[in-house]
Amino acid sequence: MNPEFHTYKNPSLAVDLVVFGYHRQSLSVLLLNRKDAPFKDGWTLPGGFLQMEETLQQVCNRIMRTKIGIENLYLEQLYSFDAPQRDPRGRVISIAHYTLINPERFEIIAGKMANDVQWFPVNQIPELGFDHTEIFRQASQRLKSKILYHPVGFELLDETFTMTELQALYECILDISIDRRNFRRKILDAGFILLTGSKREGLKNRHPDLYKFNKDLKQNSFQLNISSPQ
Amino acid sequence: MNPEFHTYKNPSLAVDLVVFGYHRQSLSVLLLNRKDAPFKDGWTLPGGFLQMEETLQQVCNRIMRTKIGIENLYLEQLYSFDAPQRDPRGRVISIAHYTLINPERFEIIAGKMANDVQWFPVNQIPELGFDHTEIFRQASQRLKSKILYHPVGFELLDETFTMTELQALYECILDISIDRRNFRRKILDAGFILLTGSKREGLKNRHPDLYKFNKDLKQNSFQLNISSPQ
DNA sequence: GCAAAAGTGTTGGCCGTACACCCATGA
DNA sequence: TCATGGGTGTACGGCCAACACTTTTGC
Repeated sequence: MNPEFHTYKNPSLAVDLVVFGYHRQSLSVLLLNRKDAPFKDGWTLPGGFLQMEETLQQVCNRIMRTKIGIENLYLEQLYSFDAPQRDPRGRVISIAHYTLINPERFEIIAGKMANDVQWFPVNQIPELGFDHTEIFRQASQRLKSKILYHPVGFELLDETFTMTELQALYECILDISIDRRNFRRKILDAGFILLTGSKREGLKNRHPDLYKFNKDLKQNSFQLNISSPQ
Repeated sequence: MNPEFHTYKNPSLAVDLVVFGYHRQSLSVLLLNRKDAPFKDGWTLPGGFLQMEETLQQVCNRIMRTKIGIENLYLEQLYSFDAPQRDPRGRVISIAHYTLINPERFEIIAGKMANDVQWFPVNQIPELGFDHTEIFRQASQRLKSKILYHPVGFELLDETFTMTELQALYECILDISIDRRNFRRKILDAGFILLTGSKREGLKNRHPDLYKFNKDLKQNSFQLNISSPQ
């Protein structure tokens, strides 16, 4: 082994997670209430330190498993945050990621952690510890641009969904309103959803078509050109 | 300090740099010929380990200063590479960055390093050590998308430049050909370059206008919609 | 005057926005 | 049959790709 190797101390390596959940037409983020200093009793993003043999993906899954009880998520690396004073305990570099989950598919652990973990709507995020407010801000921005060229809804919606439900997701993430008829055309042109043939029953009005994501899609990228009316 | 803190060994943290240079209408990348194992006598991206008190930007500047003799660059964080076996010497996580320089503004160090550092045109990159081929590939991709919404040319061209020179840069980075007249209109509409009033002299044909980048630009983002003819 | 490159203008087609109309359902 | 939301179609306008013409320079 190279003699230069591992002879000086390294900064610690951590991962912080922005966990987006979509539920009842509202986009939320999972926050952790800290029981220890620093930022005791304050809210932060869930996170953890990287062990020697772990990959980044494995750390993310471990954090989700132990703190929230789920794993195997859609995961995207966001950015590395390296300000020397970002953690008052010492030098920690954090490689932030974000994930998308459908809260209805999982029960957020109801045990000892129940009071420590909470969903916050993205427009009601409290002041966060460390530099996590900035991390959250960047994750929101990334998600907004990602949804325009990648079928993000896969992870956030149920197996089947109506066009209106899909539109509500886009309006929520992009924080704009979209013309119903133009949205339909653009999404269908993009080609990543398919008609299932069945319809959603039990509504007051006309039963809308149910769609599903096209999992066999070759080209997983497109260019949506979505804009607000007026 | 938290007792949990720093009690386990951390992976090493490194930075690898994709240094893009534009010279004589050709886009190149700076590669390093390794004198030591692993990959002795092979080509790799310049890189280095993060010291305890350094920021990522400082590491990048240190690498550039010691290996190439310049610093204070346009710098953008690319991605973190974490495959456990990516470095045969041990566990190293690399936070890759890319930079843009105008080779004419600097003299690449001519001293002891002269034989170790070399420009390679982007379409003639040899097999690289570690996972650097993948890092290079991602950097190229990022640059291609970045140039469509950010005035990248700042760093790669001279203080003043002609419209044709700017177009050649775009054609080179995007690897397409662009209609001369449509390119002019789009770039001018984007609003990030200004007429200097002077013209480039000494050419065989009509002397073209010289432009400069608008450094006082408030809105530093736009949306270029550049496409190949036919 | 000629060749070559640079500056300026024009047009036709396509796409995206805006908007209208009918359909299905529950009460 | 009425209210409400869902499915489908259309037309106008703006923008962009394609292309033509003039201007300037060296020889």
